[in-house]
Amino acid sequence: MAFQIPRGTQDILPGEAEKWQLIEAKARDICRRYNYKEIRTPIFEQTELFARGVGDTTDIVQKEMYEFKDRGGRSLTLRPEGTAPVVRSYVAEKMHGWVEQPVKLYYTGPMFRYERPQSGRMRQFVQFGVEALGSADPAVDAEVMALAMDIYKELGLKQVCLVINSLGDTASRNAHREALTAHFSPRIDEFCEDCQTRLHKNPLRILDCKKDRDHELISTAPSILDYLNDESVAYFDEVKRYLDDMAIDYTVDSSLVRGLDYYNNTAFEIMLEGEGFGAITTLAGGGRYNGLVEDIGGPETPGIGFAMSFERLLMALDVQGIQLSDEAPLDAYITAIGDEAKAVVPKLLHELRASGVAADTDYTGKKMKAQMKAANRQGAKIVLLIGDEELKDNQVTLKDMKTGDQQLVSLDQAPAKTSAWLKGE
RNA sequence: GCGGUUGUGGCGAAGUGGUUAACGCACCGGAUUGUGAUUCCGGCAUUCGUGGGUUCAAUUCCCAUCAACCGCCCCA
Repeated sequence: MAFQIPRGTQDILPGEAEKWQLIEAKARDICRRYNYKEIRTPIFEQTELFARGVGDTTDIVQKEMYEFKDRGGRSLTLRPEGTAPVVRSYVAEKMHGWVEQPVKLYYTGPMFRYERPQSGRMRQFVQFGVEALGSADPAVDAEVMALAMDIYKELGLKQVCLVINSLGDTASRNAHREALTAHFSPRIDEFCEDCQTRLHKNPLRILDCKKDRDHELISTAPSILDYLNDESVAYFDEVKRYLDDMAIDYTVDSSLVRGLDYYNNTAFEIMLEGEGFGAITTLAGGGRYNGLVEDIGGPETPGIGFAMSFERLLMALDVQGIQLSDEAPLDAYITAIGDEAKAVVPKLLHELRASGVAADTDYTGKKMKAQMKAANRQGAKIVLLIGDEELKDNQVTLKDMKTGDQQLVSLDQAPAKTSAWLKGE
């Protein structure tokens, strides 16, 4: 029996891989314009980094970690997200000492979470994300959101919606948390089991519960926005003002809660409006994490970032009928009949390729007719035909597949002639 | 971790408790010797996800297992 691909993973085959190249290129180009530089961190890290950085109470750490022991007995984990590793690197490489702050970074690569695969959710999936470390300027929050939105916009995606919220600073959050606990405690038995646990662990999450979403206490729950202190309010206002200035539409949703523990102040999500791809509507998520660098052992450093899923981006483009196909058809195809003709093919091919022509030939012993079909199938614009006739005079027949025009040229001149034809004579 | 649906050749898709498992697409070969369309002819699953059981007999019945898809939880 053949080997099966591991659950929740996928092969990205030719035809599909080109789309990935395109969206990656788009993301990189936008990062270049925003002056974010690429960082590449390892695929796995010490388990403790994620436990500490992502948060012990999160689902990611509690049940989704791809954790393993290496031969030295160390506990390692395949990265479930990109922020903690980047922050680890920021601290370890002492980027806080760099002249230019904030340090503006982007990354892309596979992330791993052990969960049941379904639409828009894989065990290995690719995220693209940016992190700006070392500035608490609300303009950076707005910049990061603008960058994310630009990627969707420039790819032509419609109905993309930016949802923002402020979770407040630590003081605001604590005050809100107490209010929530007081609000739900008297009637918590009316809620689902998960919510009863959430009440003590993280009452904020109750607001996000799908089962109890219609409960009256959800709609009457105290809003974080009412508990923001003056500083947090002013910060949030500035972020919104910058978004307004840039004419970036957004909606404020006070129930927006990000799943990771490290967020404070700004939180945002980018959603796709309208149905079409199952239960998943979140394309990207991010926020500010001013305490994270310290938690991971670095100096007090503010930071903000987001991550988006390329799988979901591709799905969204697909449901909206946006074609990214970047098929690269063949320029030239050599058909050769007979052993002697075949013997001159490698050299000719090599010369064609060296001159920039995408060229191929048949390696399966097909007959003339079948070789022509193959050339046609692969979109070859020119066929170079070599048989006994041509060979005895050291010639090759060039055929323009579109017009059907043919011409005999010498073997030596074939590459130059092919290039010329491809350029339109 | 839980629930639903599904699993037949490269792809799509019929089918039955019992001699050679439809069909379509794709692919390969041929229709006089070296040329891409169309047409015509021919070829293409000792096998029905895997393992076990029931049976004289299973791809069709039962059990288990694996996987896929969708949903819940949660998220990107």
